[in-house]
Amino acid sequence: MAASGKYALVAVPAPLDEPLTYAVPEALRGRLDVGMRVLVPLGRRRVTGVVVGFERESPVTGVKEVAEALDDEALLDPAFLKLCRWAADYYVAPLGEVLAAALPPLLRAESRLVVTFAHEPDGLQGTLDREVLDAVRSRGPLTPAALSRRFPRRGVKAVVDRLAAAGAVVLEDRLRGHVREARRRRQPRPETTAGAQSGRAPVLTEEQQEVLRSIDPRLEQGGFETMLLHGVTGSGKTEVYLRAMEQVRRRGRQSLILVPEIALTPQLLDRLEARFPGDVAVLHSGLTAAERWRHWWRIAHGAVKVVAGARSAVFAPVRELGLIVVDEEHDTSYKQEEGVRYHGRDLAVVRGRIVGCPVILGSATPSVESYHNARGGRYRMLELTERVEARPMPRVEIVDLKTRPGQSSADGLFSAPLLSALRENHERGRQSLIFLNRRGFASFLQCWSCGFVFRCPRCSISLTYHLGRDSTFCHHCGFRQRKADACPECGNLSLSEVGFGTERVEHELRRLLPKARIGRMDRDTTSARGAQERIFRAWEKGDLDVLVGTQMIAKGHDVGGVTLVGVVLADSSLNIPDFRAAERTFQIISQVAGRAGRAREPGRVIVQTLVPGHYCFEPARAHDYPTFFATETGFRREVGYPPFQHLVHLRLDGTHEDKVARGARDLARALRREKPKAPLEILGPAPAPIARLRSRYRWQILLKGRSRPALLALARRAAALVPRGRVFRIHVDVDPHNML
DNA sequence: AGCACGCCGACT
DNA sequence: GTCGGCGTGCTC
Repeated sequence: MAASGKYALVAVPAPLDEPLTYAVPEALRGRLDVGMRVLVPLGRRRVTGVVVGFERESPVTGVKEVAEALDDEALLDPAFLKLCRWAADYYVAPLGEVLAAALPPLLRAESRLVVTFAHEPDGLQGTLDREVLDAVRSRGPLTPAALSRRFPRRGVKAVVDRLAAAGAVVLEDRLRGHVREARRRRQPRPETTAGAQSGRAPVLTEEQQEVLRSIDPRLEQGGFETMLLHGVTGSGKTEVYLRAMEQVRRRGRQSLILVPEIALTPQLLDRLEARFPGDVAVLHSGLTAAERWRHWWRIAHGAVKVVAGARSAVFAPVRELGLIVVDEEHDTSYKQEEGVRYHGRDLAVVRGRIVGCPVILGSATPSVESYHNARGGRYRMLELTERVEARPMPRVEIVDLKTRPGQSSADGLFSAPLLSALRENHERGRQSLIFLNRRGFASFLQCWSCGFVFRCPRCSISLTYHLGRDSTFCHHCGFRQRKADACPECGNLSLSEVGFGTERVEHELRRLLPKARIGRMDRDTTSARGAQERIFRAWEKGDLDVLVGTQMIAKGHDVGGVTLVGVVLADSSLNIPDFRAAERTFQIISQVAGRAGRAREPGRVIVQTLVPGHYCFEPARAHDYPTFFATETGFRREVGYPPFQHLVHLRLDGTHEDKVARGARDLARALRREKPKAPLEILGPAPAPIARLRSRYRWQILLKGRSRPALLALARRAAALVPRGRVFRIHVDVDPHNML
């Protein structure tokens, strides 16, 4: 199988536009293949690269040699590399960076410089030389950075140079990381129990059966096709996925199911394991490096039939893909917001096309883009309009906070209808969910006297007050500051707590419903390992009457079956300066409302807002996605936003505000001089809505147009125009989802 | 990304 | 006078 050539093209994990050329040493001639990992020298280090091709002649002089082959046969198949190449091209990122994002860290060997003891020198000047040498001898190889930490401000670098010159130590680069493939052991295939013994499968509704019948030929024959499964909350979409995956397994093929990070709960994994005993692998960020590595190999060796994971699992090394499922395809967590800014759902569709397998996108509230594609015939539309077991849809009420101050709670958090519904539900011994998509106690602290607001020293953001920790926090960079007793500007002692979050809601509920057992589920209460699970178990056992939370309660564990859901303030997501704000609000309301209803009881949902007339509310109330879609696309078409036109967001950031601003202006001017092959708009430059983040100033330019090729060409031009490593950097975000 | 080389403020 | 701070540039 091994192809060969005198020179190998190797993609390395560095932001280089092209793979680098390495000479293939005699010993490896004929043993390398495209898709194999190799250890190659890069600068003073050695790194893991992936062979992406071969050359007869070297295009450059002075190439180095491949140091080692890390695999016996190609680890990455051609389809996998094709997906990575596509992503590199589309997202304007170097191939090596995409590979770095696609491979688990332990498959990436890297070397570091270390200082190693060599031999005792004849004579040593100075006590510091002695101390450093002793440290290296007794504690083994140390990195220069570690030595500097041990001997702060004492010129360790010069000492090491002196010791090296005397031959007492050597500086060498030392490998770390689990680099070698354990020999390709055919793991014994786990006993797969036949259907009867697998987890109990529920009886399908008529609609579910119909959907499954309609996709049956596609699953049997294979071949690429994207299907959008639009099913109302509680309509049993997951059961459809599971049946489809079972069918794919019967054909001897593997399935990949992507879910939002937040939904990768033990609950979900248990359900998969029950249906595919011994045949499930999981990839997610919560795994230790070793666990992730183990799962990766099981997948690569075809030892599992089902792979579940969050966004990055779209790169799972599945060999015989028969189906890709993207659950909650509209979820924002599919968009990677750092490094290569890829979209997991979009790459899933691309992967389906490359390997020739069907892709099912599922959601109760599809993204505008996907629904548009389904309407336009590019995806096949599949619909589930009724809940399982003939459960009724929840009754949703929109409450105007402006005109209902009446007998609401004194603080104004709860309107009279929500408050009385909460009390009544509690008296009936029923559980309630209270949703607010904002953490903390108060949005910010402000001086009563001079108006001073506590802000993050590193970001242009006010600090959120957390009562439980008696501190204010920056929700963007994590900065923490103990709550001040007085205004630092005028010394005034009274600070007002402006705005509110889940912590405050919990606090008020304890006052308003003193007998109720109240829990809270947000990032603050679930940061400890297992904490989220504990809260969920307490809720499930009925040890909690009211659960307050952020989107975790809407998207994470299935905290369903409640008879009352309250949305404290829908406006919090509506007022974000982003063209998707209405879409996100509609989605989150629908989703949290979907938690309501048990058995024959419809469940009641109360949504509080200051702008009840906003077009997202009536469709949310009526469970009418098509109407929301029609209104939303009307606006999008008018202003030329996706899905009608495409966007590329260019952000420049740097530590000097003036230089970033000038760089952005220069770039915009240069881009306007370009002659694109199709009409494009160049908007900006302008300071980013969050003008400073982690002490870096941010400016942005937005590219807009109908032609993707022209848009991408201009984006590539922009990336090339801003030299790397200057006083500012450029980040290219194709199909941006967050332009703050 | 890491790492090295090279030119300016606080210390021995 | 050094030390090491990080701004700048390169990696086959």
